[in-house]
Amino acid sequence: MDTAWNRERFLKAQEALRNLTDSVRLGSVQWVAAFDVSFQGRRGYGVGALFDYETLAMSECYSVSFDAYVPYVPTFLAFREMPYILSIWKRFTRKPDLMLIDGHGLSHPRAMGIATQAGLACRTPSIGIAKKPLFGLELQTEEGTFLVHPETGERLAYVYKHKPRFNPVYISVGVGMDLSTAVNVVLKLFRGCREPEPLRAVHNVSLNEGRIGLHAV
DNA sequence: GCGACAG
DNA sequence: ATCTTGTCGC
Repeated sequence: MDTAWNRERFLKAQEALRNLTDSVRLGSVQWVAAFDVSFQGRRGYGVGALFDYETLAMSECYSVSFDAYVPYVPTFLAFREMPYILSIWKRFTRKPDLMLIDGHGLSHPRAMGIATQAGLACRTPSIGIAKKPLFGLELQTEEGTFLVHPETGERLAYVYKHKPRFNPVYISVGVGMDLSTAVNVVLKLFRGCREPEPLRAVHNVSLNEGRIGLHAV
């Protein structure tokens, strides 16, 4: 089975994808998709929704549920959660201009976090929003705090607190733009909470799907 | 060898 | 991510 866990194969897959990151470029943004997956044991509940970038009005929302094919292994999150995202992607009647993913993009040991892999798979610009660091050194500068590459010093993620008392989120490029663009785009999606509103919305739905068994239509 | 390690 | 009770604070 090609979905089975195999470290060597997954490593090679991630390395091969590095050659495709120029195939996607961000244009004007009207429709933003956000995705999240929650689990109860092996059972995964994936939710994805489409939002108007300016008003944040939700225009479509879908959920899927099936058993995960592989366990969670750090730096290989995409192989566990992407099947849910792709399954939802097919159901959108309009394709998003931008995808928001719960997790890292380029701030990953092989620059291939789930936001990057999902953006490439859907050939759509993407941004990763993570709640914990994964890779890189935290560095404070005049322009803010970043996760930087340990060897090259390249800025991999912006460490952002929407309010001073909040724990930060780590904003990284998935694919199709530079970091400053990703940050500018994402900062307009916050509405007073730790996370941007589209991700907060789908996260809440996926928790409900798993715990109460509601059904999105 | 040991610890760290998105969701 | 999920398991899991009470508890401190606005």
